[in-house]
Amino acid sequence: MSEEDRAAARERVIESMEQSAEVYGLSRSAGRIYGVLYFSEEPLSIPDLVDETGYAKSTISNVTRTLTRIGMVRRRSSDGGGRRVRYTAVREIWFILQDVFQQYVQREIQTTLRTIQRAQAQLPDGNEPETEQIEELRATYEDLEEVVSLVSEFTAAELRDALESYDR
Amino acid sequence: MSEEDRAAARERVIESMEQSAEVYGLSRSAGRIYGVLYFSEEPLSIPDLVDETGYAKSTISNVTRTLTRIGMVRRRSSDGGGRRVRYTAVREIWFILQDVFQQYVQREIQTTLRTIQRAQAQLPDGNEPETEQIEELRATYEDLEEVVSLVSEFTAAELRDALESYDR
DNA sequence: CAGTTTGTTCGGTACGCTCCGAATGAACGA
DNA sequence: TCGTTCATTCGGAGCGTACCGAACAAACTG
Repeated sequence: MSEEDRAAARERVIESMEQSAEVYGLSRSAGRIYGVLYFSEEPLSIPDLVDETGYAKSTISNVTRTLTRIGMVRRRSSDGGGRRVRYTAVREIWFILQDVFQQYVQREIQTTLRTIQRAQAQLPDGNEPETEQIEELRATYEDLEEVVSLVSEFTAAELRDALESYDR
Repeated sequence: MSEEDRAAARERVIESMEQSAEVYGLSRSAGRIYGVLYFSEEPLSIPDLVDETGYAKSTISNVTRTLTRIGMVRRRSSDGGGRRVRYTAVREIWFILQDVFQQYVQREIQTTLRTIQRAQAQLPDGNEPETEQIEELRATYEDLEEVVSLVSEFTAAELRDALESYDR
């Protein structure tokens, strides 16, 4: 009975992770696999994950690779010298979000900013409308670049504190 | 010659907006349409946008609707009482990002947090592993919720200042 | 050395999304 | 009233992605 409750609670949270995964540009399977690993105390092998999730072996193989690449999961390779690969979830959600932030948002902002700067350098600085608009864009993106680069140095609690205690 | 340069600069930035649109879950057409509107001084009608972008009328119609819905574009309906709808870009990128943040990230975090809280309430607070893991999840998501809700009250420059001046 | 288990890769299918063109529906001007 | 110009909607083509099953490669087990 208690075990059933725990399983139900796990399942709810895992379903929520499936949804979150979609929001962050991952597949539902990635969300579920991460969720199962999140609640598992021991590392799980690919066959284990096949049993737990019902996905095909190939799907597990592919998804675990991308999860490993983006740092949501760790390969605990060859525990006792065995060939069996085993995975654990990285449970620090904040670190994961920071990584996603760096790899997607920060990168995107940097390339955009560079494009804007190049376009601006090429423009004669007369007072055509473009000049002013691009200048405004550049200013915003410079603030943004600084903000996202700073965010990646904070913990969630620090960030919260910094914003709460800031007095305008 | 100067006009060509300006056109080239515009085109570069617009291409960059196409890419950014994809990163933020929009279509390339949405990025281009927004970009054309961004650099246009007068509001543009759908036929105007067809000419400027080369997209089909139906595409423009659909995309402008979603851009309007998420607040990147404004419908300046019926200027002289005419039936012609005209669009302008909302140029304050920071406001747009805040809206996206609110509509996607904040909403996602809130529903996740609520799921976690419900799962936690249902669990007997023994010391099973699930209890602790869900508790940790909840703490992180509560910080996150507070952070994103605060972010939507700051300007980009304020945010930058708050993070730069925070002393740990 | 077979036979088994494990992990990756490859081709294929199903589904959703983007965009187009055509049809439909309104409003305007003669 | 009729033709024209706009805007929306609908069906469909093209394309990328998620996932599956099968084939394959590599390592352990007897």
